[in-house]
Amino acid sequence: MTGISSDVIRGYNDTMILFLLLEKPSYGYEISKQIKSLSQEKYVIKETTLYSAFTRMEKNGYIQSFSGSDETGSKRRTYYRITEEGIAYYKARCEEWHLTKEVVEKFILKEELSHGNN
Amino acid sequence: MTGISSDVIRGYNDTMILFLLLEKPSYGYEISKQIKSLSQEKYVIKETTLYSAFTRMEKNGYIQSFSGSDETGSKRRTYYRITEEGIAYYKARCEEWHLTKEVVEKFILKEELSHGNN
DNA sequence: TACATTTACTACGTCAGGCGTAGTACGACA
DNA sequence: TGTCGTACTACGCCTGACGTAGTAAATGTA
Repeated sequence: MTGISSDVIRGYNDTMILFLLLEKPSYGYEISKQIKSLSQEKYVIKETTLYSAFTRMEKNGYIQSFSGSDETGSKRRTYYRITEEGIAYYKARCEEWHLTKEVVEKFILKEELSHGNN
Repeated sequence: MTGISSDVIRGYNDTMILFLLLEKPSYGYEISKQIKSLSQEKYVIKETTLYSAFTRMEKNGYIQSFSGSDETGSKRRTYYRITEEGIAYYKARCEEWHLTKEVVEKFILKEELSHGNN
């Protein structure tokens, strides 16, 4: 297995980003590190995917950007915070996830196909 | 909730179709009815999505088409059967699903956000 | 102090799957 | 006779993911 394909993860990137922004405002590089570690290295979001998600979600009003820097005052970066609309959107995505999971699982075999014990 | 978005279901349509073809060869209309009923009306595949999936999967060698008709001999239709490659592909998709589920769930809150009990 | 690496992005273009719209054709049913 | 259900095909658009490339400041390293 090579990992998670883009067709499968499509639609969940936004959810993952918003989940992390629920906790605190953050920025690209930090988010990408957190996705990697929280998924136990099982999923690494591509930079372009991440930044285009930021742009899209800001345009849709789910997040707001602001300029910030680290404690030392150096390293200017663009931070994002989640909005009320973003929270609502995140909740809708979670509900959709539960529904999707319920549906998809009906089409997934748990048994080993190769053993023919069915 | 409006249902399952195309971005979220993307990547699972093939899996659902192949699952049904594992049981027996079938054709477009029947598959679509089965997806609808098996998902308890929660997901209805679009015709164009279904038929383009057939074309794509046949090109990739996961399914094979053959001409058939119903018991009465009328109603000609194109049936599809799953190939060995299709079974392998289906199994890979199932494994990917388990992995995806594991990853996505880490980004889904079970608690109610609105009650702030966190 | 020179150079590589890490951090933190932006720009541009391509690709694939899903889907809207439309149309065809045949059989059943009323 | 006309509508509905069945069983597709054709065409083209849209969106999110992603490959490639480039920029630039900060940080680590020899």
